Amino acid sequence: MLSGVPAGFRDEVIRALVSVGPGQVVSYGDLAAEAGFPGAARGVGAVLAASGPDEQLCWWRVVYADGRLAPGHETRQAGLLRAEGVMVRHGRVVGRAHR
DNA sequence: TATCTGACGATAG
DNA sequence: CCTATCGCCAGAT
Repeated sequence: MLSGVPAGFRDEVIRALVSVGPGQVVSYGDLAAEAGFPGAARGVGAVLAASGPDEQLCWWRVVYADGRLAPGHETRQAGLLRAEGVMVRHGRVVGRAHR
């Protein structure tokens, strides 16, 4: 089991993430809430960190509540986001990206 | 049972 | 605007 990840949390998070379309971004906290576990934002991070390339998850659409990008993945994430039309400046999403 | 860990979040300075 | 802290949640040791 992943640490910090409630049982059943993983599937719910993935489900919610799949509903996020191109050009959209959500915060870890938002996903946790949508998954039914408000407050477990760190759990979302754990899930994404543990997910493999074959999971086909749009992890790059997940950012911090203040728009910051995932630590250690800023470059790639910024590229993918900008490719979808999301404005990124200095390692953080610009505009109403948060929520 | 106590402590540590982390792709988090909100606040204070 | 930036760093420093503290609070959070639950599994792992």
